[in-house]
Parts: sequence; C-alpha cells; structure tokens
Amino acid sequence: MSHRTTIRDVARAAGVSTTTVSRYLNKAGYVGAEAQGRIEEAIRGTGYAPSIMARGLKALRSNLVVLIVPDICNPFYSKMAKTVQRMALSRGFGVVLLDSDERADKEAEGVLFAAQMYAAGIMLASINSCAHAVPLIREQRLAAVGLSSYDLPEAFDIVTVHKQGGTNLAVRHLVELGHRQIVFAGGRPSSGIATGRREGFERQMRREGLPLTDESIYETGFSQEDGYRAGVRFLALDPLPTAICCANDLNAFGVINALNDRGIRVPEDVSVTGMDDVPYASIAKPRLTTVTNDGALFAEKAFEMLMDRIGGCTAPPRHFEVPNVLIPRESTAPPRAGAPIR
Amino acid sequence: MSHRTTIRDVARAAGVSTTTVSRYLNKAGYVGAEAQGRIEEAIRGTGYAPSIMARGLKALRSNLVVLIVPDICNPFYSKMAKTVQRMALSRGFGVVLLDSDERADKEAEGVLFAAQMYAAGIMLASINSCAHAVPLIREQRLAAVGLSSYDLPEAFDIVTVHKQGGTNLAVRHLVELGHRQIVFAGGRPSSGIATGRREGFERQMRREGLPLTDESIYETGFSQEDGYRAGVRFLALDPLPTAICCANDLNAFGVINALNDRGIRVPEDVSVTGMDDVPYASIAKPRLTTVTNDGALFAEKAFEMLMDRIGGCTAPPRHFEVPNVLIPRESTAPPRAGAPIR
DNA sequence: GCAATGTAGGGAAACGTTACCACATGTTCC
DNA sequence: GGAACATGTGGTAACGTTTCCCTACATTGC
Repeated sequence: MSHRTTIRDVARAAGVSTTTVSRYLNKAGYVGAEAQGRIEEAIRGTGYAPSIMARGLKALRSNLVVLIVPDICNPFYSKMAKTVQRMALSRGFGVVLLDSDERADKEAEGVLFAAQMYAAGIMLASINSCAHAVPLIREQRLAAVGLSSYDLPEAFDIVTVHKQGGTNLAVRHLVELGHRQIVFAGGRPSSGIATGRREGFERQMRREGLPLTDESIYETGFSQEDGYRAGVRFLALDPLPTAICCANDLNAFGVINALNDRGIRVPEDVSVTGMDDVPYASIAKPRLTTVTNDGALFAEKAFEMLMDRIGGCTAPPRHFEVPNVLIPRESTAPPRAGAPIR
Repeated sequence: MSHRTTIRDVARAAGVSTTTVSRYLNKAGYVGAEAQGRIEEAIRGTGYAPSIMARGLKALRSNLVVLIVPDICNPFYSKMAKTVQRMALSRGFGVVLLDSDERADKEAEGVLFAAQMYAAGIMLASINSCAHAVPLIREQRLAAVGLSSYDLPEAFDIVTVHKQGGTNLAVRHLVELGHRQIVFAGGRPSSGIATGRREGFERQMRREGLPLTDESIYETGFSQEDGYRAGVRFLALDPLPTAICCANDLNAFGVINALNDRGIRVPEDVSVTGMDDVPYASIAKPRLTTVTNDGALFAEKAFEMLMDRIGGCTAPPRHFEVPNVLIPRESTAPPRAGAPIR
C-alpha cells in the first residue's frame, strides 16, 4: 500500500461512486444523508485529501494566488505577504510567494510560473517598470493587480501610495522645522516607485522655492548599504545639507549610520526622514521620522481588487491610492541655530 | 482561440507527435536535429509553457518545495526564505512559502497542503513541538527537514543552532562584564526553541554560581510587543536586574523600548542582549549585542539535506548544528559602578 | 393516470503530460 | 548475412478529478 489515497479509495470504502464523493466534496448536486455519512466516515478512515494537481488540471484553474515581491527581507513586503496570506486563506486560496530580487526578468519568470500553475490570480509588487511582465500577464490572461507600481496605469488594477505624497509630506515637514538645504537620497533610477518619490521631492522643493541642483539628488538603490553610500556621498558636500530626505527607511538607516560613523549627529546636526515606517523605524537610533501608508489597508485593497477580477469583474482597470501620513519622531529637528558644522 | 496552448499545439505546429515534443522538453530519449529545430521554432511561435498541474498529476510529484515559517515578518525567517528560494531556483525547484503564524494547526495544514501539491519536499521551521505536523509528514511520506526545532530528534533531518549555546554565550559575556543580577525575557513556554534558550540560560547561570529565582524568567512570546511587556514586568522588580538576556532580538528591542520609556538607559543603567542578529540589530538604539549563527549557512544546510532526501537518500535522520557566535555591540556594558538605580 | 419536477446516484470522457510499448531505419560485429 | 545495437518517431494508456449525460424512483399537480 504505497500509493496515496484517491477519491476512488474513498468511493470504494463508502460503497458509492467517485461521482458521488466528488459531489459531496464540492457540495454540488444531490447526496443522500446516508451516503453522506458513509463518505464522511470513509474520508476520516482513509485520511483522504484531494489532489490539487488533479483538480487544477481538470479545471484548468487552481486556487492559488501568486504574490511577487521585490525583496521579502524588506519588512514592508513581508508585512504585505503576511496580510495577503491571511486574507487568502480565509477565502480558501493558497498563496505562492515569489521573491524577484528586484529583477525584472525574475518577475517575468514569476508571471510565467503563475500561468503554468493555472493560478487564479497574480499580485505583482514591483519597483520596476514591469516591461517584461505586463505583456506576459495579458498574454496569459491572468487576473492581476499591481502594487506600488507607478508605470502601468492602463495595464491592470493597481494600488499605489500617492505618487509623490510621501516626499511631499517629508519636505513640508522639514521646511516647517526651518530647513532650507535639503537633499534626496536613495532609490533606483530605473524604478517607478523611486522616480515618483524623487519627483515628489523635486516638485515640493520648487513649490517651497528652495534650491535644487545636480548635487541635491543621489540615487543608489533601496537597501541600507545603498543608503550608507548616499550618506558618504553627501558628507563630501560643502556646505553640508541640513536635512536628508530618503527614498525609504532602509536608506535612512544607512544614511544615519554613515553620518554617525563620521561623528555627525542626527538630528542635532542633520535631520533625516525615511519612508514606509518599517517596524524598526520606531526603535532605530534615533527613532525615525518617516512617511507611510496603512500597510494592511494596502494589501487588503489589492487583494480585494484581485478577488473581484477572479470573480469575473470586467470593469476597466482601476486605481486605488492609499493615503500617506507623516509620523514625526526623533530623527528630525530644527536646524542648528549657530554656524553650520562645516 | 481562448484555450491555453498545450503540447499538442506545439506538436501540430512542428509536424511531430506529442511524444517527441515531450522527449525534447525533458531531454529524454532521441530527438533528431531537424525535429528539434522545428520544435524549438514551434515553441517560440506558440509561446508554449508546460502545465505544472498536468506534469504534477502525471508524475504524482511536483518540483515544488514547501517552506513553512512561523512568522515571515521576523527577519530571521525572511532571510531564510530568501536563501531557500535562491537555492531552490538554481536547482529547478519552485518554493511555496507558508506563514504558520506560530500556530501548530496551521503547520499541520501546511503539511497537508504540501501533500496535496505533491510537493517534492517540505521544510518546516517551527517554534512548536510539531505534535500535529510530524505524524502527518510521515503519513504522507514527505521528504522533510526541520529548522530550529529541538523536539524532533528522531523524526527526520533537522538543522538547529546549538541548543543552548546562544544563551550560554550571552550569559558568559554579561558575567565577564561584571554582571551578577541577570534575568531572562521572552520566548514562549510551548516553543521548543524558547525552551532550549531558557534552559541554556538557567544552566549557564548555575554554572556561574548566580542567583536564579522565580522572578528571573518571564516568558511571553517572540514579538517586540512581547518584549515590551517583559520589560515592563522587570521594571517592577526590586532591585532592578543589571542585565536582561532576551530570547531573540525582537524581544530585546521591546525590552529596550520599555526601559527607555521609563527613563532607564541602555547600557548605562541596564545591559540587554538579543539573539539572532536581525539586520536592524546593528542600527537599533543602541546597537544590539546579540548572538547569532550564520543564517545563510543555516538555510543552505537544511536545503542540501532536503535535496539529499529528495534524491532518494534513506540514511537515518541526521542532525546538523550551526555554530553560534557572540556579536558584542553597544547594548551591553559593565554594570553601574555606584549605587543601583533603585 | 400521466406529465412535470425533485431527489439520488452512476458511467465515462475529458484536462495536459509522460512512459511504456511498438515500429521503423540504419550501422556494427562476428 | 543475420543478430545485436543505436537512433528516431508515434500510439496510447494512464495520473485523479470533475462534469456532462444518463437512469431511476418519488412526489406533486392537473
């Protein structure tokens, strides 16, 4: 007895046909009370669990949702993954999580994988323009929703934070504190999300009538190490900026580390803002002033939209914007009253 | 043309049989040069991608590995997930990630899910005793490996950190600094990993000849909030302990927050140690003294063991221990020279 | 009394893939 | 010159499930 138990084993044990067992399992069609009892007993007795593979093949459709994130180690995305998983489970869907390592080719691979799995839908959280992934999604006719992707307004449903709202708020906050020499650190030029944040910075700086030069912006990447590099770079500037607005929290941590390692204090000497309100932002040294959106709402909204599509909704692509909020903490303060540090 | 392209479409386009296409795809058996060329062209032309569901059903076996983690938001596990994913991909396996929310019933669900998916193997990272999951794994004949599970030495291959080595090292470090009033915070009584860490603490305390009372240990859970609660609890003690040894980094962050919120400084007034060296440990306030193991090595070793089993290895269950290392940072210092705070 | 409807259940054909067989052609070896 | 083998290809039966189509018996409504 080395084979896994199938619906046929259950049927035999219950003395009915596989058809009837199937009807019982799917609660479709008539099943008599007596047969039902025998089936239930047979299932308990055999330890039967239906094959997802066979079901998927038959229906050409599975109960799996594929979630692609740029970096599962980024708390923003691990929170998203957790929320999506919780919601999916309660709706009877399984979640397959893929880490794209921020690479467009891996995203495309992920989309193909979803198609090969007959996935019910795909959730694509990307910092790229998704040039490869989007046509593939259409071609494979996958129900899809994009998260925090700014470059695909026409392609399918997307959920984003306000395109520039985050940096808007950060700059506004810094200006209110009295800063005028503000620079922008981090983010990847190829990334839609980074571009939006940078543009928001530039726009708000102009709106405030503040100086904006080639040296005001240094784009590197989204990691803490990238932030560190940006910090080092700004340390070479003369005069030193009084505030650094970062593309995300990890960047901000890196920037602060770079500053501290050179004896520059935050926020006494230089103010730093983050973005996303990663859990550790509240325990970083100093506690990080940051901008965020309701992460749970973010994932929830996206999942709801996907469920809609899976349910057959054919409305034109929708766009939901999650509002931003500034969370002032300890990494920002009014600029030094006396002479600049350097 | 609303159906997805199948191997039959490719065969027709290439003017060969599905058998030949299948042989080409699996590089099994003979395929002539000319046929091969036509097949390649046909695949490009049709955009064919084989169905994982059909393959899985036919073989009663998929190229999927199921990874179950207690909490994907815990950086320790997201790092693990990332490493596993990277390794799996390079071996042609897909990874399905499941978050068990630290609940044994969800772990069992995950095991069942793996069986239903005809998963090639399952990696179970758990903080529970896995009482539900283990028999299910055996019953379903799944290739499996356990991560950081102390309670299943006989069941299957496991990879652990040294059972008590972590707390050993932390206590040793604190004693060397001159501490004598050390308490233990965090972890869940029902969790094997927490039990090991607590026991390591107790053992090392005894070895050092230090006092150990009912109030020396406060077990709550593994999150930052749990740590905060533990911190609040220890604040009620008189005299205040001079050092707090935590079950993991998140706990330590919470403890530090609780202390700071009451005006107690770390490490000037109280020293705190963490465990796991979460990425943010190096930027927390203060930078966290912690104990860790090589996270990448951890996941790599586990994955290799699983691959072994998948490859048919029938050796008796193996046990690999990842060595621990203490990383001294800023959250520990010699105890106050003068009078105790309180 | 018989058509319509409701209830209960079975047979068998798919879904897309692979693996076992079969059948061809050569080519090599005694 | 035939046996053995290498090379190349196709037919078809599974894998486990669902679903369409049957059949069969009650019950209801006229």
